Amino acid sequence: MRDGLSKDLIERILGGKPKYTLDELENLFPARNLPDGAFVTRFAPSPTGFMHLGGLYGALIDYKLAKQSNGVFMLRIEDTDTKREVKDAVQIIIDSLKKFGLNYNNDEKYGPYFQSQRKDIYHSVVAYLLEQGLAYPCFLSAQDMEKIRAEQASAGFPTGIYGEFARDRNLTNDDIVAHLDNGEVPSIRLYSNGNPEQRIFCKDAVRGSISFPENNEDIVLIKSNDGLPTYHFAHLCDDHFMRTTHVIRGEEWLSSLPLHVQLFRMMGWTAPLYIHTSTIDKIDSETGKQRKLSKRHDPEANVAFFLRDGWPTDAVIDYLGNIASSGYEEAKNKGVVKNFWEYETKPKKIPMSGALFDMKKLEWWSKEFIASLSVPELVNYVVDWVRDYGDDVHKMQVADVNYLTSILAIERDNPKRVRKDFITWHQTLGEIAYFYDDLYVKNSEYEFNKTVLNDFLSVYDENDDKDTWWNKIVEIAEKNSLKNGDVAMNLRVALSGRTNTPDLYSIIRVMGGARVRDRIQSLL
RNA sequence: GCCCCCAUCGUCUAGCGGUCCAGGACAUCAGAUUCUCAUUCUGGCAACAUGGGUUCGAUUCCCAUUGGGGGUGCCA
Repeated sequence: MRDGLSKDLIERILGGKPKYTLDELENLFPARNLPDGAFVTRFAPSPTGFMHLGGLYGALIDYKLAKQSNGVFMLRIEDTDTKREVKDAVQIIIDSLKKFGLNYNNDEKYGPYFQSQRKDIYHSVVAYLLEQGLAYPCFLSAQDMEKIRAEQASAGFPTGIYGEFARDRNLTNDDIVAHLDNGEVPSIRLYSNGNPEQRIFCKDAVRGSISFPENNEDIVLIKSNDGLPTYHFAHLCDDHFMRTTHVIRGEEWLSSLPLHVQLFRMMGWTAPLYIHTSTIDKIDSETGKQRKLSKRHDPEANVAFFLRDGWPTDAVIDYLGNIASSGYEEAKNKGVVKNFWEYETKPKKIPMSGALFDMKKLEWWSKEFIASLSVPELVNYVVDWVRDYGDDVHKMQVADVNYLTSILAIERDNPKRVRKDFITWHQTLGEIAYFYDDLYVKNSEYEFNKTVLNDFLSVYDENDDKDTWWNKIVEIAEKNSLKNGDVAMNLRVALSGRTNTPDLYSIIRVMGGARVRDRIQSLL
């Protein structure tokens, strides 16, 4: 602690009178009136133009914990880094959350929800700190800090602005005025009273109690270039005044936990409970080592990828949800819950080690989900996807909804034996492409038995029921001394161009007499 | 360098001192069913990182080592 600054000086430093006193802020953002045990959570992304899968994972936990406790889930935009801001980024975040059904509830009373619009709040709090001598204006330039860092590095000291290296922590009022008169704009730093020789004990809801050396760095609270807060200071003010009860964030924040706890203690505020989630990783193909999914190298790191490729959002939720609460999968398989929302997520059970992203497992969730759909539901999903992401070919495929419906209905009548060859909406359309004349490609490698094809054509009646039809196949086989399967295969390849398809009879029925005849005829 | 977190089958995990020669799921491999494929069914392979403790007894507790991840910014 140092001498506090006068109100006048603070006003000059901050470029204006603080709008609120601490008491006024407390009254402005009163405790929330929520049932016992309700979680108030928030998803707080930076608008970088990219929604990371890890971000979606965190948001899912936020939403789930709030929902299952009848609490509140908020979306707060952390746009304090004006340099990194990307246009449309906020919209991407909002759209993504919406697509995945993670609906936030931003009560205006606790807003605004853009950090860039909360300057009055941050400045009011920092004014208090300045007055108490818990913070001070710092006029260190980038070059100054560069120099300090270099010296520390060569001397083997930890880098940073702390203790004796914090040049401006004991500036007199006259010094400050002189700098100000000189046109310099200071950043506001914390006057840290931490002693790294001592340990601070922090609680993480997943890991339990963790101890760190106390923080002694005079970290920046308010940046000089734009007067906006750093993450740490914004977190302190926002999560206090938004009355957040649980902060769910990536484990990259674990190291700053002691700082955050120090900040809350300094203000005399109770800190929220922290849940640090592990990263979602993959094995780097070049180094062979495990690493976080990367925005630059891994398309699957981007939530937009799953939307574009038409992965069922419910499957992605199931996959991610099962990572967050591993008992879910078994509960669902045993039928004790119908979906992830019915399964209770326990904060303590959220895993703390990084999980490898498993595309195969996601595929499995996806197949299971699609198999559980009724035909009309399936058709709707496909049509909706085409509307948002489909190209001209896809649009052509869904133009005749009746035809599409009859195709997708194949081998779906027995709920116990539904085909599971659909994974994504995009892939589904690819899978059934041969039903469309424009997309059907003749199989040039297969050696057709033209006698068989001719024989079939001569007895084919599109109104035959399955038994009648099959008997004809058997007869053709006998006549040509072939196996039944050989005859079926000739027809299969002729009609679809492929050697493996769903039930042949169903295909023939769906394609209809004219198309069947045409395709076979064209091969003779 | 310093600080912090983590460590069970190939993968995600169950396990919270004896119930474990470790259970489930995905993947994989066999076999059965089927006109092909997909389904479905049956079965198989497969793990407690290592070394010390503590204990009558360690996958479970403690320590060390190793390995992996993160932090060390006026980015979040």
